[in-house]
Amino acid sequence: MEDLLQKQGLKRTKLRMALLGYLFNSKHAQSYLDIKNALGEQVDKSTLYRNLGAFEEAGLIHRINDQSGMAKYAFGALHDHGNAHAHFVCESCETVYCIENANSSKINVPEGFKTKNVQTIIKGTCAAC
Amino acid sequence: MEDLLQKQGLKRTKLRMALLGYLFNSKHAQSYLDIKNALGEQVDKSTLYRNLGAFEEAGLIHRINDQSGMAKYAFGALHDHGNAHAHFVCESCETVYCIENANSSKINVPEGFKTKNVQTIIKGTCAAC
DNA sequence: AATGTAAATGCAACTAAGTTGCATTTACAA
DNA sequence: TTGTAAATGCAACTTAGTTGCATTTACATT
Repeated sequence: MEDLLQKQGLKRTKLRMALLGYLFNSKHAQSYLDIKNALGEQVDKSTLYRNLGAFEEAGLIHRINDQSGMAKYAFGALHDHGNAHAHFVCESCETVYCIENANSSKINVPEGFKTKNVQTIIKGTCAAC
Repeated sequence: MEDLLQKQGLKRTKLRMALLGYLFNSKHAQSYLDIKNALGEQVDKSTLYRNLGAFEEAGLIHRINDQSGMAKYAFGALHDHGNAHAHFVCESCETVYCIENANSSKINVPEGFKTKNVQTIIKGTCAAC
């Protein structure tokens, strides 16, 4: 687990271990505030944001922008790398679920357009609501 | 054209006519700044945002969140209402294109989940770049 | 184990998108 | 023409996220 950090050339600091572990164990995507509350009030804002950025760049996690104006983060080393990715946003409880096998394969882009990456946001109501 | 405003119970003010006309004539989605530059520096920030909100609520336009952290707006009375909608974001020129017929129909959500609305962001390179 | 150093942290100050409260003005119906 | 609810303009606010910089720490090298 923590080897992931070293493998990416990231030093294994206490915060990074806790952050990666927390996201790994989270069933859903977490916002900055969720994370801060989970890890303890004392964690520094910029350090946390910088680490989220570093993790994302390293491909350890991915960032989801569910139109709420607040990014959410999910562990993503195991997920598809850089290809199609779908997220379900519950309009009632605001939970963001990662949808694994959403065949959003057939997307027709106009002539001359090159698709690199597809992100789908599905809005609706989740099973819990 | 301006009848659209009346039809939605929105008063036909100068700014609203200009705003709706501008978005109608725009080939691509426009950010707040794009709009402000187009309509003139003197337009008021809150008035503009409030009108964008009102138009969106009335279904005249739709808002796109392309992960840039800055919403973009596109005329959308003619588009599909509330159903699947895809947008192509060019990573080079940042232009946001509305993709009309993207059959992202087959999306498998888990048991008990109810899909209401699907927004797809396709990232890549556009024909112009 | 001691040490050098690049990377990571903590803090405070900043940026910028978007919102809110309120007094004034305006579209439009009566 | 007039009454009024809606729209505007302004300033002040909120908040997610960033930046600059001095201090500290992980870890490789000797």
